[in-house]
Amino acid sequence: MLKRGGSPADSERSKKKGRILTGKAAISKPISTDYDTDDARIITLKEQGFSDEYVADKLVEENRIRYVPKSIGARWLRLRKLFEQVENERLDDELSDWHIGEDHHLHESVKHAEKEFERDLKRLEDRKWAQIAKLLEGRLKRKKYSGKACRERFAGLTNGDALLPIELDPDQEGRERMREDRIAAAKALRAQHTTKAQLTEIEKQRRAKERKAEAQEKARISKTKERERKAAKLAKERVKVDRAAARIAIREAKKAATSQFRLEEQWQTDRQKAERQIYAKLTG
DNA sequence: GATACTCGACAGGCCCCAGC
DNA sequence: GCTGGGGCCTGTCGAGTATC
Repeated sequence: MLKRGGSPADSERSKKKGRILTGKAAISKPISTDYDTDDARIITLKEQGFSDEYVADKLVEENRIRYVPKSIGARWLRLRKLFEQVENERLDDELSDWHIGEDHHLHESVKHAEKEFERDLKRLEDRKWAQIAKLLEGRLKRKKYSGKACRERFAGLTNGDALLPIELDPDQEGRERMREDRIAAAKALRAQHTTKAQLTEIEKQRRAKERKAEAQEKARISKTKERERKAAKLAKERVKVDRAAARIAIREAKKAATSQFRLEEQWQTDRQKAERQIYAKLTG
């Protein structure tokens, strides 16, 4: 798979307005496996994953052919197709032997391709009948039948079970009833589809509401937890502060007690000293 | 939403061939 | 030999689609 984008940022075109008209004017050149150096340069750059624009600029820069980017893309596409064709021819010529396990891959590839083919075919069929309805509209000078109606009518005509044109049917009442039944059935089917679509929409809205409620609940729980975490942290910090204050108070109390004790001790010493002096005076 | 790619349509050039 | 018509190939463009 080729890389997308190439190097648009490196493109001269992306840096300037318009391109410098150097290089050689583009000429009609056949696509061939025996390509020239200009094509060789395109192949090299595209295989490296550069964008068409970058390749176009590069060719001009190298004084080669002055292609517009889209021509580079188209030319690269045609070259690839030619190479693929040549490669397939070579493989067919060689008719190489199949190996163990490859049949399984072949079956898987066939299954995958058939699935895609069926899808494309259905799309193509729808387009075909839409175009038929349009052509019929042109012939009848007014729009009367859808692509689906055209398809069903044609199938009926092919199988031989199509109803007679209404003007030729002898049972006009029966046809009228059939018409009414058909309209009623189509209405009922459309109503059924509408109901189904409405139910799907209701279910979608219900799920969206549910998801929103879940998200809100999650947000609420998350907020509560966050608040709790913050409160716990605050409490922890408060305890820490209180403990520190208590420690300081104890330290201060101890300090005060020690100071008081020393004062008292000093007072006792001074008193004993004074008493001894008085006693000495009295006794001589 | 931007960018790149793919596809179909169209114009122009070239070649072939029949008719003169 | 010249001319006109038809077919094929190429480059370009616009629109749609895929991919990032």
